[in-house]
Amino acid sequence: MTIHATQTLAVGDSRTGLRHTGFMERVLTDVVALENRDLGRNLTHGMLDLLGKAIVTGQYTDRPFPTEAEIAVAHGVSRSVTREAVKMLTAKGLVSARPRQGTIVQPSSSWNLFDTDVLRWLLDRKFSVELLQQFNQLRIGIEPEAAALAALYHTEQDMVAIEAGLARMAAAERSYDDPLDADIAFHVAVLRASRNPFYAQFQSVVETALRTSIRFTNRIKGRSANIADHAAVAVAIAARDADGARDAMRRLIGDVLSLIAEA
Amino acid sequence: MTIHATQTLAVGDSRTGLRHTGFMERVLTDVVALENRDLGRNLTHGMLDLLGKAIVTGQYTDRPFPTEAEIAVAHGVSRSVTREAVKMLTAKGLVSARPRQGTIVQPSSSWNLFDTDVLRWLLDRKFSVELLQQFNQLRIGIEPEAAALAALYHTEQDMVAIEAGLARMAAAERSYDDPLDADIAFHVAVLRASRNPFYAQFQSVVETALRTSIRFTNRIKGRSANIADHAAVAVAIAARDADGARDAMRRLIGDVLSLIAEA
DNA sequence: GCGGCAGAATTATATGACAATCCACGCCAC
DNA sequence: GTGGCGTGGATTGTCATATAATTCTGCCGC
Repeated sequence: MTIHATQTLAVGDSRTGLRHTGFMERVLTDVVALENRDLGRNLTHGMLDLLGKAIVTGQYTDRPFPTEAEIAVAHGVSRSVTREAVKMLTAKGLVSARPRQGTIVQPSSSWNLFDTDVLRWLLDRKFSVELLQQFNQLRIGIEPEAAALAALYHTEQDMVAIEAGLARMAAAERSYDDPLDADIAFHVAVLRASRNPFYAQFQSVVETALRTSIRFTNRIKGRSANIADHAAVAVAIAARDADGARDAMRRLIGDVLSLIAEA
Repeated sequence: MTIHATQTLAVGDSRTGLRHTGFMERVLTDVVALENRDLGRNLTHGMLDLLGKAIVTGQYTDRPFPTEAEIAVAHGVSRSVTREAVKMLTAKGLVSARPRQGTIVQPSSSWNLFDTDVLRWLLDRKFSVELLQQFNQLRIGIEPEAAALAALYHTEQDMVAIEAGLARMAAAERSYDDPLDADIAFHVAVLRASRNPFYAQFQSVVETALRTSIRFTNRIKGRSANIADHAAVAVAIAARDADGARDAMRRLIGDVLSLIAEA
């Protein structure tokens, strides 16, 4: 990895030959390029991550977004890489670009919040209890209804997956499995069992919400009653009792929400 | 517009000078380039639209996705344009690319269904009653809960917007406004009044769902009872009655769903 | 003042070169 | 024959440069 970046730059220098870059400047450029490299599987994804995080953390709210040329020289990458990264940001709704006007950050209302990258940037860098609450307010809309649909439309394999998630939670109780992963497995299984692609789409959202919320709720609540609540959801789904499944799931997430409200 | 495309191509030909392109071939290339131009504000967006539609309609399920070079020559655009379009498709989850392996279409489970472009491609080209049903199953998860949150957290301006939507529906009843636009305005106002960015995100989804569902439900139902139902939602929100708002909205969308079920 | 025109800044597009990656096939040793 | 090794080729990744298109800014003429 380190070899690649320095090689590329070295080749660039030797080919042009006349560039007036000082030693320190080149070293610094190398460092930045290497950092980018670590952030993704290639330079473009590295830039995407870098710029995406910068945008969601509001670094360009009081300052114009840099031009392609500026980004390219600032991070020691070519304009192609820069452009492709910006195009991906455009596809996710974070920015829009027009000639002469430059690239401008869009209001957060037009960001695609259900994009896993955007969600990750938001959570990694701009976490707040308010955001966690909004997350779980969304879950209380989605998951109970998904459970109701799951009760109506689940297949045998779906039911197996749900039971498996439940079993993992029980195992975790006795320290044989990771409680968080088990919890996630259960909720994801229910979403998939709804047999509705739009609900299935929330897998990543729920996973992110759970992984984040654990930072706050893991040691507060006695988790013993929780498995019973989860089991109630599974039982209702198995019995094809849509209303029962909805209510049970609603209770589950309602508990989380009131826990957050206390904080 | 037409001038631009031919000019660009003409310049390309005159510069290389030696290209062995026949007359018909060049004409065809022109035509394709022009078609792309029409599909978006520039060539890249044209390609994005073209490829996106092709993917969601399953044109590459039994056939490998073409390479960058193939796409470029097939549509008479440069590799830059092709690459940027593919990068945008990557950002939306439709494809993934790796050296030597090529670009491969991802399973639809990893597509970002809440991306407005993806949604549009899906609806424009692959419409079905099943999809419409899944859409409204999603709405029955989202909108009642959004109404409940709106009851709790709405501001004065939110309430004004909701009332305005209702007024437009009443006006539409007497043919003074467009019924569909009025309906959309109401539902969007409720979503925004939830004061939760995740619910606000569904504006585009709801708008799309409504605009599409109208093709099926517009002449079937007597719309007279509908305004009363919508008003019930508004009243409950104004009274800060969360449960009432949720139930009223649930009834509203439940009606649509049972209408679809009959078809 | 105002309307249009010229210049400049920025993105959009094209082109060509080379690097990185990784698969497939063939060769060689045993 | 078979297994491992290596190498060639195909494809995306990156860089560099040139030119077109777009549109804002400011100047100039009236």
